[in-house]
Amino acid sequence: MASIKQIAQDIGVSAATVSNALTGKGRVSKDLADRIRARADELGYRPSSAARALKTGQSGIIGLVMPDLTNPLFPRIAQNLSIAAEARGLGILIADSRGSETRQTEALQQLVGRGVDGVVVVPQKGTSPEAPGLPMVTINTARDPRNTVSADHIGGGALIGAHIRELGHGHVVLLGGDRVSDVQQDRMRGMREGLGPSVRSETAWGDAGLTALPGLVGQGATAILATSDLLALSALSELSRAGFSVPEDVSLTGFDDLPFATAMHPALTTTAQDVSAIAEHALEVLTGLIAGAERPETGHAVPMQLVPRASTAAPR
Amino acid sequence: MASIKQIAQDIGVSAATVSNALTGKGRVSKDLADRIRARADELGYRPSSAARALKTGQSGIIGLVMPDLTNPLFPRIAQNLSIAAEARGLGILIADSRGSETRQTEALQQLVGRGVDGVVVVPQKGTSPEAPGLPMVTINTARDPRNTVSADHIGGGALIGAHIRELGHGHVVLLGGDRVSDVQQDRMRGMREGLGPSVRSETAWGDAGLTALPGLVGQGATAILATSDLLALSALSELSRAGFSVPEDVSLTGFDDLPFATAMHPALTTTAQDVSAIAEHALEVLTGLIAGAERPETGHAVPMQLVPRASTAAPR
DNA sequence: AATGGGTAATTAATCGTTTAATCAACCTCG
DNA sequence: CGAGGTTGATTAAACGATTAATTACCCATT
Repeated sequence: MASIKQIAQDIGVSAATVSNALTGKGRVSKDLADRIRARADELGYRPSSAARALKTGQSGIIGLVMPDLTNPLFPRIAQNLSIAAEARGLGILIADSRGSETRQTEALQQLVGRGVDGVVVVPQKGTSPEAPGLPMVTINTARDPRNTVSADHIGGGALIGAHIRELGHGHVVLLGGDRVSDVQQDRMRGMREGLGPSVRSETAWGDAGLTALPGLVGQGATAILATSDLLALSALSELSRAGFSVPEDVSLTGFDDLPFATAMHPALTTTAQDVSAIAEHALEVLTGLIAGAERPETGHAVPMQLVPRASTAAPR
Repeated sequence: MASIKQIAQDIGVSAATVSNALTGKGRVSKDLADRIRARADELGYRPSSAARALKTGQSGIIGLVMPDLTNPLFPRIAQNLSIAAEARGLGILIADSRGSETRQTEALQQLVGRGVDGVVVVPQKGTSPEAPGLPMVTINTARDPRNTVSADHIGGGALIGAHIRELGHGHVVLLGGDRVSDVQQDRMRGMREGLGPSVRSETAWGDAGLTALPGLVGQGATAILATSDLLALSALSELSRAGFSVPEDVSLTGFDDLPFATAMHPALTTTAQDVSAIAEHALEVLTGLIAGAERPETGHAVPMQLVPRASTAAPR
């Protein structure tokens, strides 16, 4: 309600002076500036973001496009991004690309229309969206050439793989949910690296893979390495249904350390992303781009951390 | 980049005419309007939301304040709200109140400062925030006098309770996570209603309640009714650690039907919220308030739905 | 031919803020 | 004492859209 003009009238100065006093930019005497600030507080003055955006061409708002808002990682990304954004005086506008690639570009367009200064995109599996003329950072995985920052999924996989190898396992199953996902591909690749050449590994995908699990364990596999915690939970269910117990008969690992990982029995060995560092870096690069900096030509990988819990043990 | 003025020059008319043609408000000849629209398309014209917001006083953006963005329900609320908002040409700006009540008011202030037209608030447990002069709807539960719309947690509890009673259970444990939560209180109340006077029920809270579970089952309880799915998963772990199997020895229910409910073994009997209907109603009321309508004096409860799965059975 | 009604367009003001350019004092120094 | 420098404030234009008021024109009616 209260505008700069209002304050100017009350104090008896020009609007420009009020603006200068409040933003600290021009030259205003200390005394007058104090009086202006005091009056502004009294009136509960808030600068109109619309007017400021119009004049400066910067909205102070960045867009967040997620492949699917119900993605279990979304809350943590959103929260950490929101914290990082707030520290920079930015707001976050969300847009859901709801699984479809066309919706993804629509969402991007929509954000542009709302005048965001830049966007953070977590791309749809296997796509790399563009927003011509708009500063944009991508959170995906090393495999994506456009990737700006992400968890080191390969390194995380390697941690899991090494952990399993060190426990003495010699025959394991890599369980993935979706072949199209770059992230899952990288996780698998990392796991193979970590397991090394001495460990025999085979790959299983999706529901079919899930139901094949008991058979594979019967054939001698002693560990199941899933590319996500949810998949690991499903695997656990499948295994216990078939009469195998974890970790006695077979070890099990997940990925991402979702909230339910500790609520499971046994608690799930998994790897955790430093989402806060990812968000921080993403916003750092984005604000740089907005300020006119060059795009770093190579993506940044934030190390993952192994979280050993009760679901892994030496094979018997 | 392209402005109304640009288009006006290109075609050789005044800016006002372009505005009229594009918004369809004033009087413009069909022919000219077509030419203007064509040129606008060519230039990829997008109205400046800042300018429009400044002039009209409406930003077309609503704020969403959540108690904790990592709340497992957040993704679904965010997604459905985002869909409902988009259908109305609105955008959603998120703010996290990160567990603290002061952060909650700060978040609200911040949104106001960004010029949102209204806010949707999911309040911190046990608080009811205010935003003077700003249209606001609250998603909480019937117990909250300020509640605008929410799932019918009491009714949902009653469904669970009745389901358990009909299976023939006579002694059950109600397991809650946090006494302060209005939502959990209402769920418990509903469960008691559904169980009726003939079923003996006792109440357990938090971690202490969780560890007490095996003992209570030993004393004859044949069902555990948790106020959330995550709690139910923890309960399942606790029970299987103690050698009880679900649902043979004891039945188990959750609340909310989170993604992992079907991945558990046994799959969890729970109740589902119609988040889409809640989001729709919230936005309906909010746009009404923004347009100057009266606040409905009573909150709206959206029915919950029982999702019977394998974790409940008749006691033996 | 004058009046009036309808249509199509223009003018001009406005929203609230920022910012470059300008101006008025006052001070200092040779 | 006048030139130049510093300080503290004002003026005025601009950002891009909306909108009420106005003008210009054409056509039909009396």
